[in-house]
Amino acid sequence: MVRRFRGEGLNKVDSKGRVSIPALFRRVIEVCDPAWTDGLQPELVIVYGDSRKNFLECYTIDAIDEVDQKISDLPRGSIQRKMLERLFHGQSFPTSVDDTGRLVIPHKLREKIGIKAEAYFIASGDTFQIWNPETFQEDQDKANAWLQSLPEDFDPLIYLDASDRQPDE
Amino acid sequence: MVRRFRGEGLNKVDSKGRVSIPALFRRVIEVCDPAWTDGLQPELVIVYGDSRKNFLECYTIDAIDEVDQKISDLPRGSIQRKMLERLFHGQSFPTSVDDTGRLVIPHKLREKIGIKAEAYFIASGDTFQIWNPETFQEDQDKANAWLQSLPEDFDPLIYLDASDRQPDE
DNA sequence: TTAATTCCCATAAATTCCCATTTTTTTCTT
DNA sequence: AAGAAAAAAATGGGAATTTATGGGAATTAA
Repeated sequence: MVRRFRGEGLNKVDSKGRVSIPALFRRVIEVCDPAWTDGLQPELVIVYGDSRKNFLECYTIDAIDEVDQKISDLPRGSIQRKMLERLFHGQSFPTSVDDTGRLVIPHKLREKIGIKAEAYFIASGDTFQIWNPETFQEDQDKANAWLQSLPEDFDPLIYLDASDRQPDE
Repeated sequence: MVRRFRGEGLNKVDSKGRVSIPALFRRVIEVCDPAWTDGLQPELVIVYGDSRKNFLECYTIDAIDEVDQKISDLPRGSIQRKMLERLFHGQSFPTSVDDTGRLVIPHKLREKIGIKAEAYFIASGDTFQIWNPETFQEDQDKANAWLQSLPEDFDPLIYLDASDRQPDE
């Protein structure tokens, strides 16, 4: 059974890089860490290497284990494997939620996505993302503009059914 | 259970060739050395013989044991075995992490990968690599350029799912 | 004995731990 | 349904610990 993240949140980042994780997210992080038990600090992995993405992507232990497994199934020496190893093993940061429900985002990572005093959290399936609030808003504005351009009666849910069909159908 | 390296780091190399190993890596090196116990200096092996690679590859004791086992399973006298023995037994350097968390990279090895004042560390599954920072950056720039050349919505993760399918599907 | 390597100690900066407040949300009571 | 009480979540600050790094003395190798 896969627990999924759901929801969003905006929290303060202090001078040490500490930021509270939305409480709802914490429950998922705990459940998806096989080693976690009450009282322990549940672990997670922040992936930050994709130069085209201006947010941090946070994986639960279960989610990252699944990725690791798939990587190890790729042929040794292949360019794809090398790239994914670099991204998920190299350009990632293993960390844990402390007993006050916070995470420390290292200076380098805050810098990468331009986080200053606040961080915006948003669920994305079995991962969640951390954004600079302004950057996220811009991205959201673009998404809204695109929606506006669609016919009045268009329903995005149509895409759900599309995934059942062949690409060229 | 296999502990994996994760993360990256840039540390100074002093005139004696000493360099701090990223703290997160040290935990893995310790756990993966069967002989290690608190207070001892955990061991590891640096493999440097592959002339096509311009970085040093560092193996934990567990990881190198696994390689040794596989080598000894190869037919005696085979060219493959001879080659791997030369690489992993001959062109490798067993060493340990000192009590301040540092490693000494011998002059010859620093020379090989062009390390001067700084060394760049990056995790790669059950090993980690040591690069000259500039060399790594060039390699990374190439990877990024390749990423940039891909369609806006391309996600490298697509490769992960590829492993579920038949090669020619 | 010269050079290189190892051991030992020292320190500044960064990170973690611990505890205290404030805010928000939920529950209880009337 | 309103207000009070309790619980949970978010936040702030200082102390203690860990990291990264530098330098010199002691030891070993050439």
